[in-house]
Amino acid sequence: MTESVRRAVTADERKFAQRCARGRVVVIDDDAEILSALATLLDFEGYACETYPSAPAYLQALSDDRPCFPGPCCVLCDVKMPELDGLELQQRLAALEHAPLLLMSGASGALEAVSAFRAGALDFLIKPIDADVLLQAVVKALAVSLERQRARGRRHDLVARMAALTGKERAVARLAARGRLNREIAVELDIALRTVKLHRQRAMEKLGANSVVDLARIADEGGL
Amino acid sequence: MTESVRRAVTADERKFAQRCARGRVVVIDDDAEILSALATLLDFEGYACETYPSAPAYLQALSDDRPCFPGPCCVLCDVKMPELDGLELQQRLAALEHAPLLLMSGASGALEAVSAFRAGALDFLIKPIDADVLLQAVVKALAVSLERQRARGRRHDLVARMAALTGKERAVARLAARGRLNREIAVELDIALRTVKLHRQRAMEKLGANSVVDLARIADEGGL
DNA sequence: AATTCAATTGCCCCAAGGGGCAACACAAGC
DNA sequence: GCTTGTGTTGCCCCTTGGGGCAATTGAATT
Repeated sequence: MTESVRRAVTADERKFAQRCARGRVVVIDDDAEILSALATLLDFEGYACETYPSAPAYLQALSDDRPCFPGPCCVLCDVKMPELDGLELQQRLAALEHAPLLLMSGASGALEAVSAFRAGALDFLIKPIDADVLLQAVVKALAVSLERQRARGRRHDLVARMAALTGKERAVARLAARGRLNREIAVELDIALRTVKLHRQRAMEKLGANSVVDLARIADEGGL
Repeated sequence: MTESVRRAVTADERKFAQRCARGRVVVIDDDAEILSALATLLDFEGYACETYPSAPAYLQALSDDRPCFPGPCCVLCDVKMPELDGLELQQRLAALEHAPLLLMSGASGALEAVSAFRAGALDFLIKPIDADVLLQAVVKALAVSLERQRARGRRHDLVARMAALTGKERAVARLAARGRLNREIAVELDIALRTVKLHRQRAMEKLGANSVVDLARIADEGGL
């Protein structure tokens, strides 16, 4: 019996974990039918799907829903909506370094599509939307999202570690990462050779670098 | 008099150099009027402009014109043309890692624009084309071209230098660039420590690296 | 077979990096 | 004033990297 309970729980958990890993798609459209149709499709395909009837509703949810979704995420949004235009939403989201955006529109002209791409939309889907085209776009968008999240995570981590450095340590690490010799660093910063070694050692361990090469990579990625 | 001759020559040269530095724009359109109008505008703005009445004509010129243009370059091409479609040209050029492409079209639907962007076009201009929009797109395209050329140049250079390495030298350089100590490398490759030092030294000078850090960067960029 | 050339290796020396230990200076707090 | 803690420095030792010199080996050439 414990067995069956455990099974039920793990099955649920697994399903949830799978959806998280696959990613979340936020769908925004003022047409309820389309909204539910897209939700059904995406849900069936194993994505964690969230729907909103308008852009403001999503922005509202954004400020509340602080428990951040663990996994890649993209937004699929209709262009023509009464309250807030898809292109306007795009601008607001871009300001937040937000998830990649897919726009969709029925029977629209080239201008809308061009505007969307220029503003950084990942794709522009023309209604009626073909399921394969949609899913392909979602896959790509989530891949981009994942990559961005990873990059941001790495960068965040590095910045945090760099913040633990004192000024001198950072200066020494910077020069060391540029390939300068300890003696050169000592002259340049006008401190004793032994001090350079100390700061260098401290910086290396604070940054988690095992070799000069590691230090160089960290300095590169962390912006010195 | 020598003075005046020299002045005349340098003025010409300077003009040519300026155009090269600004970049070249290849314009392709089957409408002769549009072609000349665009050429006039671009020429006036200081770009080195080249025009072709059809995509095949440009492809033909591509195979002949081997004296490669020294500077950034982009292609501005009409979508609707009798012989070879702009989108088809796009595919062919993409296969050649060619210059960035700007497509233009009159009164076309969203589908064309979307296809263009999906296939990697940098922008899509809708006729009638606004001069400012066009010039802005050209500036961006040439900037992209310049960046690509630089990256390609660096990579080419590095690949050439890497090609000068012997097998062992490359292996040693690879491990050294990963931060391994000489002794570890010796064990891993089953050679004497002194030999590792030799190969390392040779590799460093062949690659033009002054320090381990340089070596690491070169290995990173040159795909090691 | 003799020679030549490149690759590999050992031996040795020097410079640079890593780091322990102790002294010194200086500011903050008792 | 004294203590404490932090930052800096000098001294010394060991390891590692850099490199000159010569011997060895093995293959290619004459």
